[in-house]
Amino acid sequence: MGVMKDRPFAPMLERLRAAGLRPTRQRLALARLLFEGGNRHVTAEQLHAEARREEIPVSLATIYNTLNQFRKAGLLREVVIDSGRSWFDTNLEDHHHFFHEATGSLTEFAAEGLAVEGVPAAPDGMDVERIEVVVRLRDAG
Amino acid sequence: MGVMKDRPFAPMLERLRAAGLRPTRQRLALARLLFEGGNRHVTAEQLHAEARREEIPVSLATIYNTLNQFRKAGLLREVVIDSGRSWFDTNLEDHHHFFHEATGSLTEFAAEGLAVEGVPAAPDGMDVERIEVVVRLRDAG
DNA sequence: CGCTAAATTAGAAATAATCTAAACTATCGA
DNA sequence: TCGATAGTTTAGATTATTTCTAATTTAGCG
Repeated sequence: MGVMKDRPFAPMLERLRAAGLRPTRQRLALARLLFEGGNRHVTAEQLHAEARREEIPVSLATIYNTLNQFRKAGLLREVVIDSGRSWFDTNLEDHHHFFHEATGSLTEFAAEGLAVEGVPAAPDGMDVERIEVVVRLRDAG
Repeated sequence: MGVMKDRPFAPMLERLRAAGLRPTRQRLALARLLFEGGNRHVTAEQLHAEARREEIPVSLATIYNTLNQFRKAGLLREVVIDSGRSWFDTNLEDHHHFFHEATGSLTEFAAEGLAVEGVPAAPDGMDVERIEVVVRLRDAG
């Protein structure tokens, strides 16, 4: 009988408003797919397919718009690993990725415990925004 | 009057043969663009434009074929950094990249002096093929 | 409710990369 | 040197991903 249980949309709705995004039907539904139930990695096509399965009426154009808006609002991170398409990652904590080329599967590991040392200074007029580590995997020989 | 100067194609020709690739006109010309005169990063479109400027008759399809063959033969490395297109890097030594998103410019730094420590073990049945570090840059505030 | 700006949409367009089938060419053996 | 042949190149079509456009729909507000 808790208040939260009776209004499950409210927290996500506030989250969208806080990000400066109108909580429309589509954004709200996509936010729930993305942010309820643990961290995930998705491509635009994957999210679109998932929305269709859940019978959420949303066009592919809106999927792209929404993913990019969420990214700009800092709700998502884009991960470029795979030439030809983008992955979006709901995990905003400092972390890095394993990528298994043979299957295209992307998994993550926490940056905690990882040390990257000896990175040269950024060129003049620039700052380091982020250091990304990608560990490419192959099947064990 | 050195022999090498009189037959400047010979070393590249041998290099292609050693890689198991027939030294065709196009491959030879592209190899010279890529491998003579220091390390470089190119996209397929950039290399095609450069070939046109040098009046080397070569189609875009052949540019893609050749870049992929060179990559498979270990003459080039592919760098995925930029969603939507692939870069090819003639530097085969252990090194990493700076990427300046605002301009799309890609530069490199030697892995010498860089230490990546604390990478978790690869999942069962897989080996680490390579660790890639990308330092994303932004304009200094 | 009705207004307005913002969001959504289908479909077209842009971009990158691959594929296809026909023409060309490097190589090898006679 | 000459063909045969397998490998290479090509234009153009095709696929895949992403963005754009212009029209429709919706959220937020008085």
